[in-house]
Amino acid sequence: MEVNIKEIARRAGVSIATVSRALNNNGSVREETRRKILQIAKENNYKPNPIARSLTGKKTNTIGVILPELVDEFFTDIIRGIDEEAYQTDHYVMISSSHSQRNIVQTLLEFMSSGRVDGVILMAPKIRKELSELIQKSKRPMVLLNSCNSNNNSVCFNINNYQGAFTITEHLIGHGYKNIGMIQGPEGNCDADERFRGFSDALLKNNITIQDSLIVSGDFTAKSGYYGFIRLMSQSQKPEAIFAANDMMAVGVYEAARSSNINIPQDVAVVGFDNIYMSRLLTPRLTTVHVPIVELGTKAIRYLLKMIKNEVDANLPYCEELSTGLVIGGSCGCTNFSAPTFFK
Amino acid sequence: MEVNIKEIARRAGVSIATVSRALNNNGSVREETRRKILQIAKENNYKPNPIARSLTGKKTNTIGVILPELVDEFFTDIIRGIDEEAYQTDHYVMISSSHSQRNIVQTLLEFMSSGRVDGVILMAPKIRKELSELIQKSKRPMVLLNSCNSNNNSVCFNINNYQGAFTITEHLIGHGYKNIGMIQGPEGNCDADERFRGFSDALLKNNITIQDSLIVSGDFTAKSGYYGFIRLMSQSQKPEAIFAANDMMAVGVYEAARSSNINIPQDVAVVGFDNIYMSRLLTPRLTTVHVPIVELGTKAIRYLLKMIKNEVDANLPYCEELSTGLVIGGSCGCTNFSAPTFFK
DNA sequence: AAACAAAATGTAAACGTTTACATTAGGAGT
DNA sequence: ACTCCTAATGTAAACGTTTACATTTTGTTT
Repeated sequence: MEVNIKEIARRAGVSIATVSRALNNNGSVREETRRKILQIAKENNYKPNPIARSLTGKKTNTIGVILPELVDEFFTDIIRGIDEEAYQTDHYVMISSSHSQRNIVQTLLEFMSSGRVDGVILMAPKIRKELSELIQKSKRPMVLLNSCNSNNNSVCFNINNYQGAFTITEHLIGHGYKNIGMIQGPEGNCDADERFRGFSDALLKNNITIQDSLIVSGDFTAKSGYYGFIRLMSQSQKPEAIFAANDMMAVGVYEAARSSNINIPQDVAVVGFDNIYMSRLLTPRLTTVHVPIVELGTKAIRYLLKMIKNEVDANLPYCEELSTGLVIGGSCGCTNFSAPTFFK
Repeated sequence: MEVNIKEIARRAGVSIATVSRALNNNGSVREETRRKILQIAKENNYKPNPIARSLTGKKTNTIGVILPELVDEFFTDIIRGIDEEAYQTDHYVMISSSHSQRNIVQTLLEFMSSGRVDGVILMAPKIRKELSELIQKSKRPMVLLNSCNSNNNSVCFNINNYQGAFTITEHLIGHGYKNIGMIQGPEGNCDADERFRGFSDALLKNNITIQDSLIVSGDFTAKSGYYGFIRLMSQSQKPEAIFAANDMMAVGVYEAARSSNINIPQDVAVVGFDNIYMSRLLTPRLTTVHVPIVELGTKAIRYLLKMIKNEVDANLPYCEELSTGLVIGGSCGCTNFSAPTFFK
């Protein structure tokens, strides 16, 4: 039989208010009384009902996490970053993702209006008008991930795609490559746009003219990488190096190179972005950009919790970009590279 | 300003009980009254407070999902299967995974005692005594995934690892291989044990003696696959085919083969288990066992919801195994295989 | 002992909903 | 018009906790 606060109070010979005070260390309770109450609570396995607490205190200690999809290690890394921090702070993580039956807007509306969550972490690579308005109207603290919200009233945490793309492109340039091609990510996708911008600016900074014929579009899938490579290498002017805007497309590039008997990096250098697990399985090991996904999740929830606790003003915009790092394999042409070889 | 049920009642000129009845279609409400109430609720964007509902109704419409880790597409597939079904049935998904700061037992205790979830889906590949006792004492409906709980009082959904391993081993035997090696999964891991059992029984059924020297252990990582292969091929008696107990170990096998200048399948055939995304990137394409992970999640939550709604007796044991399918690549020696080639 | 202040505790109500049971309204039959 | 029954509605309490404010107890000072 479950005991409630009334029963604990009866057994301790005090009022329910005193039990509450003792359990919450809130208000004055004589130490002796407090010890007695805690003892009786323990003997009876009593824990305050979190639902009743939520009703009274208007907080659920739950964070809503809205993801655009749930398909690979990127998403498990994000969830993991969030989950571990949630645990440290006695919070719970409610997950929801877009799928064929539901989109982000519906999910956000649901979370925002329902009182089930104290705040939301929203990953939305594309922000359309409707979503932007919702974010504005949000009455609950919200943190955006990887979002180019042109409205500067929001709080967001992003990977510094620009810097990563800039750096890796400069790395290619450092190898002496001049004809550098790029397989872009999906149009309108924030990450993709920033990676292209970093790529472009690195070329400009090094007085290399951007050649449109060396830029093809992709959609972050291996397949688009495969066909992007085929297109690039079918031209009269071929690139000597290719920046694939994510590693999965680089996987496709490797596959296309293999089936075309083109050697990496001897015939064409290839670099990627993301440092997904698979990239370390490619031969030669892919040179890529490492992105701190787990940390992204961790920082997002930390800031969100600060907003929830009014430790920071939820109406103040805040934006932080997590820097990336180069992981040097052999695919760019480096021979003494720093990335650990796969086995031994 | 948020309106509550009292305000809606006031505006509609009825009692709060009538508003509740109208919104819940519970008890008699004149149709005209009902329409009026729904109209006013809509105009005021009123939704019942789910926390208050939970307190009264003793249900949160939330499912707890406890995972042993959060590392790859296996877990996103499970979550996705659960999430999509949860949405269909107006339920929410609370995620928790084991990590360095927390183990499964703590998490289960937390979910079971706190009233935040109506039921739990627990994935635990190894069930130790403490956990087993907890599962027994569970006062809330629980569904196990991929668990060999020798206690038959539970509800579980598993992949039929035995059947998959049996079938794929028979497939190798069908190719004429007699010296068939295996790289096992982690000791005590339910999936791993069943896969070994299927492998063994297929050999026995086909009058092939199991040779201990052809069995090496691994831990489901690519690295253990790599070293397992090295060991197997360093022996005087080498296998002509290898069953890697999961695809990730098969990836390691491919890598080891490549660095040893051993050809797959000409020198040694290789098959895996899982049909992870990576397996389709290997050349030749890996022959493997497809496991319906999304479906596993879907079925688990469906049954759990039935238990929660008392549509099935939560005290009745139930176990279902989802069958697997063969995905034929070229790694076993098949030349006219059915798996789609990677790109055209 | 009396006065005052601070600590400790209790009472009552709040939070927002659902629902058992009481009461009222409406309809049907005589 | 009266009686009876059912539909519709309302009242009060429940759910389990927190907390504002009232009351009591304790400790200190004069």
